[in-house]
Amino acid sequence: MLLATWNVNSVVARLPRLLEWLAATRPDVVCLQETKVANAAFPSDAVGELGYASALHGDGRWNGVAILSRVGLEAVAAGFEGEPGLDAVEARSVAATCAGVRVWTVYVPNGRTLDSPHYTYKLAWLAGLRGALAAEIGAGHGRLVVCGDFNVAPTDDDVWDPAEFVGSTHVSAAEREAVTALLALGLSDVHPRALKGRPFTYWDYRAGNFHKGLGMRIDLVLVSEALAPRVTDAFIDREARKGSAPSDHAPVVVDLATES
DNA sequence: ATGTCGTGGACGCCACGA
Repeated sequence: MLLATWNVNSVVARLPRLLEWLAATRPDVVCLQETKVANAAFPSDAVGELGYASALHGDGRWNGVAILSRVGLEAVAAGFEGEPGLDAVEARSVAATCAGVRVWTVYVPNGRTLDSPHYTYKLAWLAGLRGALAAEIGAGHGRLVVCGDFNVAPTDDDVWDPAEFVGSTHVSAAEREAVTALLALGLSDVHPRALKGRPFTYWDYRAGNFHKGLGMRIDLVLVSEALAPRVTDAFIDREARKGSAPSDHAPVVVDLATES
């Protein structure tokens, strides 16, 4: 199974790039974040023409996640039990079973600044996710993938210059501990290959950061113990960050040997 | 240079979020 995760920063604005990428890469399952559309406005027909069924969880203007699959899409669950909200619960996770693999995709709150209520919300959301995943694992889903935009760089190696991030979100001890707590459920952080430069997945649009290599690895693919030995390849498709009207994130692609 | 995007409201720009 070829599985990908990609924060597209608006599926409507990105549709030409998404369709081109799907046709070229042909992943079996694609997890999208920041779709920024209500379910009724999602381009289900366009991806359907390429053979993908869609599991959608959209809000409208902000957030929004989706799973596209051409190998089946069952037991779809939008959000999770006990999910925290800020003013309201937002569209930040969707799960589905695709060819025997339980796939969760998440768009973790950004947090903004360490003194913001959005930061407290981010930590609460990650704690809530941990509880929901613990329940899922307890229910016996051996083959589990949790992927998406975590808005956390797990280590100092995951940012271009740790000194630039002192006092910022995405690198704080509490955020990193929240990710470590997810890994403690028996999940492994798959480290994708960089096709060039360092293995980052996100580069700010501003200041030519992509071309300067000033990125971060905040898009993660976590796999359960049953799947970890089955990862045969993983890479970041930086080509998708180049060219005309790209997202500010690149897709992470993971090849899983799930046939047996 | 905080140098860019995307969305949507009421526009031909601004506010907001990332």
